[in-house]
Amino acid sequence: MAPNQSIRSLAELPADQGSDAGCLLDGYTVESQIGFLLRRAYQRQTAIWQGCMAEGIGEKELTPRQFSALVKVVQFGRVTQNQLGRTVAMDPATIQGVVRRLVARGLLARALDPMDRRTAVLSPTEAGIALARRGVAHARRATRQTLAPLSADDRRMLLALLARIS
Amino acid sequence: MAPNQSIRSLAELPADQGSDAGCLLDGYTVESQIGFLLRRAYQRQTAIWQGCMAEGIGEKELTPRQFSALVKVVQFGRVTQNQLGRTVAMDPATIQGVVRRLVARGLLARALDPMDRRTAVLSPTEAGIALARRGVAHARRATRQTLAPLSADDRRMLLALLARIS
DNA sequence: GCCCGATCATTTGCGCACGAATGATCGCGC
DNA sequence: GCGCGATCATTCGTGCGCAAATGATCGGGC
Repeated sequence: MAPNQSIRSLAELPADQGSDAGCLLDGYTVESQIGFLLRRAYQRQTAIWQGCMAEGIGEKELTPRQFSALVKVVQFGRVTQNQLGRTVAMDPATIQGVVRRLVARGLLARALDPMDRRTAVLSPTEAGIALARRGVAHARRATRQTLAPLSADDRRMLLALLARIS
Repeated sequence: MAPNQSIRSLAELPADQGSDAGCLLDGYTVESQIGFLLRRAYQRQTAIWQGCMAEGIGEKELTPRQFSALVKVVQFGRVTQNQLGRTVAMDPATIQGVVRRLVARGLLARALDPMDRRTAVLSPTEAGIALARRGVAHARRATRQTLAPLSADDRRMLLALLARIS
């Protein structure tokens, strides 16, 4: 049920036991690299997110990225696709797919801008607004659950540090 | 040249300017969520990594995941594919693709285990060991560059916090 | 000896992520 | 008015990431 269980539950293994293990490669250890830790933390966050959303909203298939995009469009009211992509940190190719799926599900609407015929102007539908509203509570729950192992001070610290290396 | 430039250089935009902006959705702001920050930090790390590797090693196409897997195989000496996947936090479907690409490039070798005919035993080739050895220095450089905005204390703190939510 | 649940690896299907290339459009400068 | 560089969106190719289903094999219990 919990996504990704198979990985995390088995991930605590005996450390390297190869003949010379960590000594090789100048003691470089994958597990203590910032990239590895970021990937792991991101994986766990995504798994928790999916769990909270699936359980909270009927929409089991609303991914974190789709939700980010939807929320942004709701808050903007009207945005072009690339603008939206920049605010949620997705390149044009990526945001295109996310928007396409949201439009297909009737959560976003696309319109043509007579002033600039290159752009596609996005706006939320009623269903999109409603879903975003319902989703926020569950999103907050996912955040709480992700940060549960940390004290309030540690949470603030972590967010601040992440913001500085973003 | 720097990967991902288009996103990051444009990402600092005026905040929400929709009619009621942040007030909508109970003041939920995508940018301050842990998931968003993790994704951003991970993006930046990956971009830096690619830059360092491309410049350091001829192998421009050696991704962070491929490198993690390669290093682990070198350190283990011999591992089965799923074992490897668990230590680098990739599920069987994912590690399969990573290994396939590493084998195709002659960095890993696969052997059949006569004791357990289900498994594929992986071991590094000479080229794989050499590449891992050369790569470590550049990987360290990528780590330094990623953490450059932080003091030594902050770096330790960040790594510790990430480890606790992984 | 045989069965049954566990493990190994693969495949399929979907969703990001991004570089690179394309074609339409915009707007500035002349 | 025209031209040319910038911007908008799309497409293609490749590489993760994971759920789910599949088929081979293993091992313990009987």
